[in-house]
Amino acid sequence: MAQQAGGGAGGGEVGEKRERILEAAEEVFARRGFHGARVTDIARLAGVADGTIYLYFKSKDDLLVSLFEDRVERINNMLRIILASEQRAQARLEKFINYYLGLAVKNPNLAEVIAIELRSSSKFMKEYKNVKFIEFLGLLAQIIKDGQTAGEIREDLTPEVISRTLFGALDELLLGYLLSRRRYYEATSASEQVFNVFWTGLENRGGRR
Amino acid sequence: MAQQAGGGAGGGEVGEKRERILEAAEEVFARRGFHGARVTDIARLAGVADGTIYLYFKSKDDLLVSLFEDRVERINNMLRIILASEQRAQARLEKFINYYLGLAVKNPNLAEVIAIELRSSSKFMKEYKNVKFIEFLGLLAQIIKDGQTAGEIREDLTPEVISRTLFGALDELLLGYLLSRRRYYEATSASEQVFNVFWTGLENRGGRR
Amino acid sequence: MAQQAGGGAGGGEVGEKRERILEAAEEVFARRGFHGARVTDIARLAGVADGTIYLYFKSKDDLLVSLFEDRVERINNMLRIILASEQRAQARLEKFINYYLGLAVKNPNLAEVIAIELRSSSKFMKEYKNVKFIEFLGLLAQIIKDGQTAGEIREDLTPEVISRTLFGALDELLLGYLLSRRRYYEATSASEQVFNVFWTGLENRGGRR
Amino acid sequence: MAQQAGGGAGGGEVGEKRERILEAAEEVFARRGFHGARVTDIARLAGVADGTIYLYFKSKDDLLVSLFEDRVERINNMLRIILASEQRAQARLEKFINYYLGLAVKNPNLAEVIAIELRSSSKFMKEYKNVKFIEFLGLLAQIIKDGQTAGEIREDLTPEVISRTLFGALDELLLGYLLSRRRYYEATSASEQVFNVFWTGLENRGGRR
DNA sequence: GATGAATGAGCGTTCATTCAT
DNA sequence: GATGAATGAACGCTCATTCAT
Repeated sequence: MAQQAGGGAGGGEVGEKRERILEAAEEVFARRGFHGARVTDIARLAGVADGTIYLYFKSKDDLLVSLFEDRVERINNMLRIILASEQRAQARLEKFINYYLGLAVKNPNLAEVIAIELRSSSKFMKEYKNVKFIEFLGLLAQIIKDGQTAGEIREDLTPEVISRTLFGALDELLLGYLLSRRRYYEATSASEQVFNVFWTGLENRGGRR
Repeated sequence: MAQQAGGGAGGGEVGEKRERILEAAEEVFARRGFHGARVTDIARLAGVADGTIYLYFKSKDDLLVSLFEDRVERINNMLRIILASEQRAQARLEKFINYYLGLAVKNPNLAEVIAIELRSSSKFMKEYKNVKFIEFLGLLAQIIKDGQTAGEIREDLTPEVISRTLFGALDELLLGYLLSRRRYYEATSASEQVFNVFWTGLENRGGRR
Repeated sequence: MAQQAGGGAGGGEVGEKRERILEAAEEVFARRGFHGARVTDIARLAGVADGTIYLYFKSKDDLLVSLFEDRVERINNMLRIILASEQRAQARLEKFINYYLGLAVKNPNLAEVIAIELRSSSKFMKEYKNVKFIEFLGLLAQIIKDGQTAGEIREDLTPEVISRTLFGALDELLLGYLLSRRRYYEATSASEQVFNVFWTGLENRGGRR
Repeated sequence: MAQQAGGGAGGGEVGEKRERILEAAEEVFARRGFHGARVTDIARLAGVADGTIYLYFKSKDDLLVSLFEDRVERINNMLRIILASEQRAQARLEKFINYYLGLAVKNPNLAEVIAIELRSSSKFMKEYKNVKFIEFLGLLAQIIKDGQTAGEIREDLTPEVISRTLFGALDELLLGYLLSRRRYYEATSASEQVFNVFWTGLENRGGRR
């Protein structure tokens, strides 16, 4: 309302408050970690009362989970668009890597929450099944599978293992970047190296084609 | 072990209580996570009074940090022995990977604490510089460097980037193993695949030698 | 009833919403107690918005008080009719007892609210003077007084004490019935026993003395 | 310690803190009711920290329940002594009534908590079975039973019904006394009247004997 | 050194009430 | 009149840490 900056058309603030809360949570979780974050801080940053948060989310836990779901879904959607523009596994993999590591710059708060809080969440939040994240890994695995079908990628590799492996590698690089301001991997561009090493490892050399 | 003083009179169990506390912490942290773990639980499991923990550790934070230091040091020592028995980067890398992933079976509690808590600790524990962990990464980087010197590994890769990358990959596999009891990577042996992909990616093909 | 305005145009259901709210409150208070009851629940059950309740009642406290006033007034009106049909204290007392204990069956929700919440209300609701309830006790006291005047009941008893005593006895029986589904007093008909004991105790034996 | 007023022998403060908390709870519950009472107030009045209460009681609910158990047990013990000194039901009943109503003077806080909070507790505190209170009612029922066996009391009355009835009567009188400072029943001594009415009602007239 | 009872700051969550529409 | 989203004060409870013994 008064806070609505968006000019033009007037309406369209449906879910606007929910999104403001998610944005505030993203920032506060990034800054202090899930446990260090106080609901009050998130509320204040979102410009709402504490109680308002509970109109949109069941609990602080649910807020974190919803943040994951929402953001990872966005990432998945973006990735689907990006991947759709390429046919070959090689190019897809490169784009995937660049996009994921690019989060560190484009959305450091989100990157931090994912790299740090996602891990514990799966274990310590009772019965939480991170559907969107499984989808995310599935996208990566699909690249591998398609590449195998197309003869680009070695057949002797398990897509699920490789996607986990690659995700872990990327996530750790992301984290390393975020934590130490030493951009130790920017010089030769870490993402180039990672892509290069992985692709060389995955590539079906001497195969038919 | 090295801390065992053994001394003259009576018990000769200096440091024994400290170790009992660390072992209890390892288990409780693994089971409930750092934040979910209560000092009281650790004390009870260690068979000491709550206050006793504070005779050996400054705080709960310090207990976690000390656990990391202690365990990662052990891992480093073990790795040094293992790596010393091999000359070639290829064999060393293979052993490193096998050893690290083997933790999931040999010491699941520790593996869990490392895979889950190590991440947040570096960010949220005030001024904590995880020396032993840096050493651990250094061991891995050293394998790469030595391999490059020996002409086994491509020169165009930054050892720090590659060691991070590999560590991330391994850590994620470890975590995936620990969380889902689907040993999705045991079938074709995930560690074999990881080693294979990485080595193929790192290997200096057509170099001198 | 008296509040029914009935007026000219439209529905003619003035006060209908108020009554719906009271009925909902009766049920929710009975089920969860005054403190356990949420205004929201009452609103939902009444089929109105939360805010609507505050158009008819000043506060949740006022809602409880109004419920008492309304229901106890109804009871009083009913009792007046019943008592008017009898001349003798003995018969009146018997009808009073039967009517009051009969609430457990005819209107268990109301019975529960009266037996449980009425007690605390008088003490903890600031400056609440339960006029209707005092009237209710007055009806009982009047039976005694009339009986004394008529020589049916011993002169040495204080009507106010006896009415309190009898009310307490009945209320406790009501409560016992409502809480335990053991109808321990239905067998020989508790109400018969109570009437019998009390009447024997009150009766003016051997003439005026 | 410093707070230990008790002179002489030095030791003996076992459970002293628990008892201090119970006493504070008794007073605060009496003054503000269970729901209006804040744990902090009880702690302050008891001279302990908030957390200390939770070393002795599981929750605020448990504190109320424990208070009931403790106090009603005391009452039961006292009653057993009193009743043991009399053989006849008549005298026992009289003493019972006098003792119970005497609580209003000797221990008004306790009387208030019992008269007001005991009622709701049985219904709204999940799975609370008030053993001591059942015992209390049992004592009263036993007087009736014994009286029937001895031929003092009419055989056609159900002890459980009568004991409930009598208890309700007494409790209501207690409450009336506590709430209104009008001692409307002190003039002719309410307890005398109650005893008189009940005894006349219960007495086995014209029976053998 | 070892104990464990005591501490009390801190926080997630609830819910009666308000008020712009 | 009716709505129901928003508010924010209030509070029970936890648990890392201390310290007298």
